[in-house]
Amino acid sequence: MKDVFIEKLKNSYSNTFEKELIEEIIKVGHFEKIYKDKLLIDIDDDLTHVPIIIDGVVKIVRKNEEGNELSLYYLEKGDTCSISFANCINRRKSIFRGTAEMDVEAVFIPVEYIDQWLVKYKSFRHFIIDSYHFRLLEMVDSIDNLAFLKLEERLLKYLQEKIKISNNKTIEITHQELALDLNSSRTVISRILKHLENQGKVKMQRNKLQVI
DNA sequence: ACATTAAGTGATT
DNA sequence: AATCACTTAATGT
Repeated sequence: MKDVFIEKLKNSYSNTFEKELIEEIIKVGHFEKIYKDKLLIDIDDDLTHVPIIIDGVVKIVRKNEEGNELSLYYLEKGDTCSISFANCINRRKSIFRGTAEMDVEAVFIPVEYIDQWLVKYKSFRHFIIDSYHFRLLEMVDSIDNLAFLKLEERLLKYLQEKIKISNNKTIEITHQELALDLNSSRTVISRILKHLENQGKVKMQRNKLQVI
């Protein structure tokens, strides 16, 4: 099992990381498979490890006191939760929730290595800074969407994003779940979907959606 | 056949 | 665009 992980890690990261760094990752990281819908990290959790994603997709969600949710972005192969790095260095708690959108394979690095790797490995520094940059861009994109797009457009974007990461035009989701992710209400989502269906942009079945 | 859950609708704010 | 109150339809047992 672990050998398969190591193979995949090498395949995905040998261009990004130095050989020695990969060796260190294999030595100190624990490899884990997280099944769909399982929680990786919750808001206020202590960050003891930093995940490096080898396969699968993680959904990052923000939640407020009233339990309102908003999905922010996805992490895929080659990504890491760069936000968690700052948290590691100054020992803060997580500000996001991450769940497995689909089965995820990841290596978890104990935080104590992060600091020294940043100093020791150029590739690691670049990886982190790149990742930060990318995440920032995605956040700005999220803010733009929130501020400037109507719910109908946001919903469409959400669906497109979703089919992109899953490579499947059919999405298994209820109107209720969509409403949660977009911080809206079920009835409104139902109406908008009806509208999109009339325009021929989607097709609806119970618990399922087909994007055209 | 019945209960449960998802989705649709009209009125109101 | 949200909420309420209610209906209708699909699904599991």
